[in-house]
Amino acid sequence: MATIYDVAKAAGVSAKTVSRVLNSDGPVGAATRDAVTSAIQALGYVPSNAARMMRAQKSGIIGLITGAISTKNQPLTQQGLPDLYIVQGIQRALEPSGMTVMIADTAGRQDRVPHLIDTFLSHRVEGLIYVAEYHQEVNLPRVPPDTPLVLANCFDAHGTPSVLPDDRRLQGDLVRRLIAAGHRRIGMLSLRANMVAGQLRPLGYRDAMAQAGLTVDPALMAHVDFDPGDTGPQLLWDTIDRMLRLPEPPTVLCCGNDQMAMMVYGILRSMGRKMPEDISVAGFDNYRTIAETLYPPLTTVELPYNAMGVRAAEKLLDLTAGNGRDIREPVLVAGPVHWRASVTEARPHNVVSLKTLREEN
Amino acid sequence: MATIYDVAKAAGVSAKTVSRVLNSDGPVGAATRDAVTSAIQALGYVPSNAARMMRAQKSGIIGLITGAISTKNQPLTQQGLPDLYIVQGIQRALEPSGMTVMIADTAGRQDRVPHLIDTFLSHRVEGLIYVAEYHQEVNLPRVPPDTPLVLANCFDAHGTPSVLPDDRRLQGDLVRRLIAAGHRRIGMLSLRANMVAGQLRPLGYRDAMAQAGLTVDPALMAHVDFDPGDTGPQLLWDTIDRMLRLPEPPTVLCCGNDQMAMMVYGILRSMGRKMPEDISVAGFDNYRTIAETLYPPLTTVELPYNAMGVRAAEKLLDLTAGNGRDIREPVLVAGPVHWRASVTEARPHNVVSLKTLREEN
DNA sequence: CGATGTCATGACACCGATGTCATAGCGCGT
DNA sequence: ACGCGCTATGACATCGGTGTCATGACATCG
Repeated sequence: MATIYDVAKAAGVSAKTVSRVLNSDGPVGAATRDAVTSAIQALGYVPSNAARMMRAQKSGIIGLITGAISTKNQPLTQQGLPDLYIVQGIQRALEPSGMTVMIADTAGRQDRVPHLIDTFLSHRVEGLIYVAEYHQEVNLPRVPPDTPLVLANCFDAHGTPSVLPDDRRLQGDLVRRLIAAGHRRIGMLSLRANMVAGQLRPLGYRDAMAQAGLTVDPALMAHVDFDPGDTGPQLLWDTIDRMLRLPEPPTVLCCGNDQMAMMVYGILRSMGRKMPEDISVAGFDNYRTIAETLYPPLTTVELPYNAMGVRAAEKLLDLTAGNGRDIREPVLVAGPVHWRASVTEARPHNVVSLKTLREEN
Repeated sequence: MATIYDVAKAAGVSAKTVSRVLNSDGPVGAATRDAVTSAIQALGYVPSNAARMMRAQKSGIIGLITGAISTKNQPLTQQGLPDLYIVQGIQRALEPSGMTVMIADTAGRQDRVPHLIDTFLSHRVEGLIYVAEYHQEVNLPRVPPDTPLVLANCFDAHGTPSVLPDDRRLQGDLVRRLIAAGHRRIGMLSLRANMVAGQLRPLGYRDAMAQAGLTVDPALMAHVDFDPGDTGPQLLWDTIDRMLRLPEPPTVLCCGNDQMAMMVYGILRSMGRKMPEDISVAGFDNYRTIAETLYPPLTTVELPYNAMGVRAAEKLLDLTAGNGRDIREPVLVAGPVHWRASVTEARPHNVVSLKTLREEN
């Protein structure tokens, strides 16, 4: 690879002059500039980041630690691949700043994190972002105080700046919308209780019910430790069966995520129930590959992973600029409810829908 | 961040001695070594990669260009997220070599690729891998000849080393297995004909039929330009409807990928057909989130994206080591058929299945 | 006892870019 | 004609490691 000295020699100038052309630094004569630029072209010269960084003491690199890439062939757990969308959001938000993102993968092994951090430090990253696969508490090794760290989709006990999904509000929004659609008996198939989301979302459900003046029937709430291919489907089947045999069965089932909703589709159909005529289903995540492709398309709430990434990156840029170092409150992000055909909607009486017209013919 | 000189001063030795301790280079006295290591600990010193690289003229960085991260919120196309598994395989194969992977994302815009390559060159990457989202031909800007480049899931006209899925063989394997299970009328819902996979897989289908001495009925073969949320579902519905009305309808439908299969499930059910009793369905990709979660679980063939990544990384390491520079043949990779409940299997007559026993009670 | 070899360590140059400072040429006002 | 300011350019040091070579202290051997 050509160096700045090669270019200088080819253009018949000093290295410093080439540097000036590259960085639009001091004044350079027009003829000289042309000679330099054409020499750069001819040699295919690209300045060495390492050398620049030696002088500038700035790497222009942000380190990203995640399990997003490597863990996806593990036996499936409750989550889809949300963390990937977070990474995507981070990339997008970091792009205008000119930072290069270096991604390291835990490969599912938490014990590799210290090593990954050291690798990043050896590259003198200007900041670190740790992305968790699902909303959880983590405990990372200490990083030097002059290297800012932001947690995305997770938090720790030390008050490290973090960006989190507002599970409670999101579930509340969804249930409020269901209530507005006329549903009163709303089943809640939550994620495992030892997951943060499994704790927060039922709270949002209760919020919405309370606001509407409805009482919460414990028989309609369950935590399901589902896992495709394992005993998960059986547990799910049993839980649904129990709810449907209630004197007042639910008219809609809220699922812990869209993947669970996909399984619920299959289970309900194997029970001979039609959706949404017999029973409605709602998901969580707006995992579009599932939500849009399922038949009927799935009503779900968008957990804005992308936005979380953006917010995390913005927070990190703030920190690297020396701002907002004192703000300890986690950033909470929420997203819209996506209303699709899997949930029935009570028709307002004064509106005649197309479907009604068709039925009347 | 502390430098090697800080450590040297703290330990009361020269910088070179610290370097010797770090790299187990020349001989160092035991007492000196201890002093140095504890100074390193105390200062939290991590050697600067940039400085190392200046001398060594080696970056230890592999550049990875992909759309895997950023394109996944685009309107869904035919593919799931295979490229991500490729990235995963690359990471895994590169890890033992001690290389750091730098990932750059096209964000879906092909015109950014030259810029990304320049960024990588400025980091003096020792090799480049370009990962495509689906099997296709690409045309990348030239890279300097001393920086090896490997294409994964794609190929170009210049004979750049590439790793490709063996679509033809994979589809052949699946159809051979279907034939072995007793199926004779096999519907083939291919991907669009302008996709490489849409071309190669029907060839594999024909291979298998020919080997079994079966004739190919053109009425059972179709290319479907499906796209969830668009007119795709209608086209798919129409194509399936047409096939099922044939005098001899298919007993199984092969889908272009698992996502199409998921839509086919919904369509068949809306037609009142039960799976697999009335009709069997097979997918392509073994996209586990779908294949294992669908009800019934989906028979599909594993397109080994992970292995493709591994092979691509290995090939790149070969090239950086100066080996195999002359091999122009693309590497073809294949994977196993995953047999699940979505396809009926003709029972051998001498075996009584559990289901039969239950039915007899 | 002196020559030779090995161990332990340090001085110094170098990698490639860039900040600092110096310098040369030129036009212009007085 | 002289000094001033401005433009255009180059020499040199510097960033943090590491390769090369040198040096001093011992041990070993003839």
